[in-house]
Amino acid sequence: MPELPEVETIRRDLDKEIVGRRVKSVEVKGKRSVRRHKTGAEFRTRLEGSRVASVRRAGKYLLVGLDGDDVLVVHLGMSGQLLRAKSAKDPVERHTHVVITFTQGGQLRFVDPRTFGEMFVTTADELTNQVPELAHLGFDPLEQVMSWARFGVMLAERPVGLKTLLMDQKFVAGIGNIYSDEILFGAGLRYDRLSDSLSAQEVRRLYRAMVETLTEAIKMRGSSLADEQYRDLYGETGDYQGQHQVYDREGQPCRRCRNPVVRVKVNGRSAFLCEHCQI
DNA sequence: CGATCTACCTGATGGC
DNA sequence: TGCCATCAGGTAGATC
Repeated sequence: MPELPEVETIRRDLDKEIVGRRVKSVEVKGKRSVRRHKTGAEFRTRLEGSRVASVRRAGKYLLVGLDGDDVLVVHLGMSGQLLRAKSAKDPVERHTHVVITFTQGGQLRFVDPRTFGEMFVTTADELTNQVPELAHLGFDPLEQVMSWARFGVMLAERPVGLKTLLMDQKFVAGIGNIYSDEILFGAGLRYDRLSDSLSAQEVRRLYRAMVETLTEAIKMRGSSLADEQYRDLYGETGDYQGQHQVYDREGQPCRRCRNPVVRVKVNGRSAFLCEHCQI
């Protein structure tokens, strides 16, 4: 579910809501969501008593810095939500796997029906050296600004379809199925254009579309599709889905040329495009 | 080594 | 109604 704009929206809200708070108690229901730990109790004791010092993002990962050297890593997978509860009495949603209660009151709850998401505690040092998914993350498209020339060189290093490359977390961190389609529409490029085939102008368009699409999506607090599985920290849906140009718009007229949006399979997943506007 | 596939889960939806 | 197939924001690990 959540890609960079959704994760960044949650990060900004967490920054306001939990920095400075101390963990009073942790409840783990089943251990699948904390599967990197031997037991739920190990996860719990590692967190209890810690104070939240910072909330950062790396690609689609949330990194909650704790006092001392520990970091709570959260990945939401396809269906994960982090929800703030003002009180322990607030009704508990189905599929709530972890509840973190703070000393000043209030809770942070991890809800995840499909259980592809996870939470684990590690040290800052292990994060960059022992956790390969994080160690191998590509550049951050918003925080790591680069020249078009450099971006063009990186694109040309590996000739592969543009959608595949945009979704490769080792190349660029944070882009998934929704935003890769929206970025490619914004750039006027097809999903299957080989990354080493772009003109200088096309490289510029792709870079600009990547930054602008993600920036706009964050401004509108991310995308919630029909099932509303993405919700922010306060349980609210995002607003960017109304701006989607192609994603989940099969058969509907392209907002630019009125030709119908087409759906195709790429690497076993759906991709949406306008065959007239994207070449 | 890289590219491709499959598995991991629950739930919603649509065809019959 | 119900039953079955298909699909869903992601990624790790197996297999070529």
